[in-house]
Amino acid sequence: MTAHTSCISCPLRSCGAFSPNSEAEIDFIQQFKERQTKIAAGGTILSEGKSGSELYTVLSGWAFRYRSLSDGRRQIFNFLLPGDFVGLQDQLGQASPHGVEALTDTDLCVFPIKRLWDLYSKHPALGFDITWLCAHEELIVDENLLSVGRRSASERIAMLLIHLYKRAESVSLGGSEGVPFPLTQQHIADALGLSLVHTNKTLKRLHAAGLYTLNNSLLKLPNPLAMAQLADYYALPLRGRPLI
Amino acid sequence: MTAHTSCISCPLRSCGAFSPNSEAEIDFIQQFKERQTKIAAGGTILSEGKSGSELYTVLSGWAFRYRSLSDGRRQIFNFLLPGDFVGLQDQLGQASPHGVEALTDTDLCVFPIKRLWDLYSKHPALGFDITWLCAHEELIVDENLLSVGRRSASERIAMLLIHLYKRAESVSLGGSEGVPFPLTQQHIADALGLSLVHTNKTLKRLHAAGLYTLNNSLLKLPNPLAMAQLADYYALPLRGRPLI
DNA sequence: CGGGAAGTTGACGGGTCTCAATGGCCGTGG
DNA sequence: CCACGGCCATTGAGACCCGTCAACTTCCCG
Repeated sequence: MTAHTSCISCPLRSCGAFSPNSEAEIDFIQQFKERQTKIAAGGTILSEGKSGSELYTVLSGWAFRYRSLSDGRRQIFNFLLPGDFVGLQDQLGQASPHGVEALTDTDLCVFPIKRLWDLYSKHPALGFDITWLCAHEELIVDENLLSVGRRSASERIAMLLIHLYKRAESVSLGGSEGVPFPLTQQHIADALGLSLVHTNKTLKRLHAAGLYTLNNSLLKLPNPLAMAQLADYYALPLRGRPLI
Repeated sequence: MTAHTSCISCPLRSCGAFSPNSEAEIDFIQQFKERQTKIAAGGTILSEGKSGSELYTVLSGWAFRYRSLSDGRRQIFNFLLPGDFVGLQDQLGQASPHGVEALTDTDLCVFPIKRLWDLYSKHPALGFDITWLCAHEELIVDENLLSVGRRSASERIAMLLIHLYKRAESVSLGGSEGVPFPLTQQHIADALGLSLVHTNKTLKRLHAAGLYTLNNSLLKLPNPLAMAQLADYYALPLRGRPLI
């Protein structure tokens, strides 16, 4: 990844997962983009409780969005993959209600929130896209809430593995060896409302049942059907989504 | 409530919870509004799995947004109060991933989704407002996910009671007798990922501790501080939000 | 007076949590 | 080169929160 990727030749646009934009729109996005930055694995992209004045699109790498209770219990709301957009929630109040942390080394496109209005007035279609992204993010959080509220531990893990597998695959992270899977068991536990120990034991059982393999941080699902059945999963039609 | 309320004299606009709009914007909203409808308590506003082509603003009454697993387990994502907006998630796919059901008799403003593009192109500020509403809804779902994932049963219930109390209060539903509270214990259980029986027993304990009273479906919180402490609650600054 | 929905209660079992200890891997520094 | 520490994964034991089952009551409404 170069220090500065130009939007018109953004590698994400050619992977097939995103809907196309007009040249004028891409030009606008290019000048909307303030800069590009790298965050090392484990680094903070957004602090809980701090005010943010920027929006981010993940260009490469993984991150996650979370929030903690005052005694330290942590809940991960969602994981961010290339093409995902984050930061909208922060214009609502002074302080960002959630934190965002890099899971791997991450490249981000940075947009100044104060010029968001420009985008809406000059390119309503892009404004529409941002709403779409926001609604899509909510859909994923809904899905996670359903898991945490109503699925058993093994169902939750099955759901998470399928879902992340599909998302990683859709942005061309997949290979014959599987898709990259940079989460630790602690991340899985925090995303699913489980304890670390119970997560470990449940993972062990799923592995013994041949439902997944994980080698060199590469995830494979040898029996997708059994997995989907366990999770009560049905895919939403994942057609092209906007990219800002 | 008359059969058709005009937007310019919408009773919600005068309750202080919503940010003002220009006359031109309100005119547009008025003609964007296709019709107004009443749904009886328990009635379906949006079916799970059916495609929706409409957007709704709750004019009066309560509703809730939920989704079920194929074996019937149900998770409530959020409750809808007057001024809340719903339906955005449905343009994403053919089928609505969630259902919406009326909790009380409910009046709805109905907007045709196919004219949403008009809104974005002619009144970008309203498009911006819709994004805001979407981000706000996501914030609430995040908060619920944090509860369900990381709070104990009594903490969850405390959180829900405080949150709904504040929301009802903010749209002037409050009186000296408390705010209306139309949920059954089953709804509370489904929103918090708990069983009905455990919800009942936990509610009993909170009641015995003097943390809430419920008479004639009117909720009162005699000791808000203790409640907030139990829930690890801190209010987000609830300033004016948009109203479509 | 009957019936259904909502709330209440006790007994019991199990899924999940906590505590505690161990082993593997890896980068760092002596 | 090896010792050390830190992060991550693993495993066992025991406790407890919460779920399930099954009754019963209360209330409302026809």
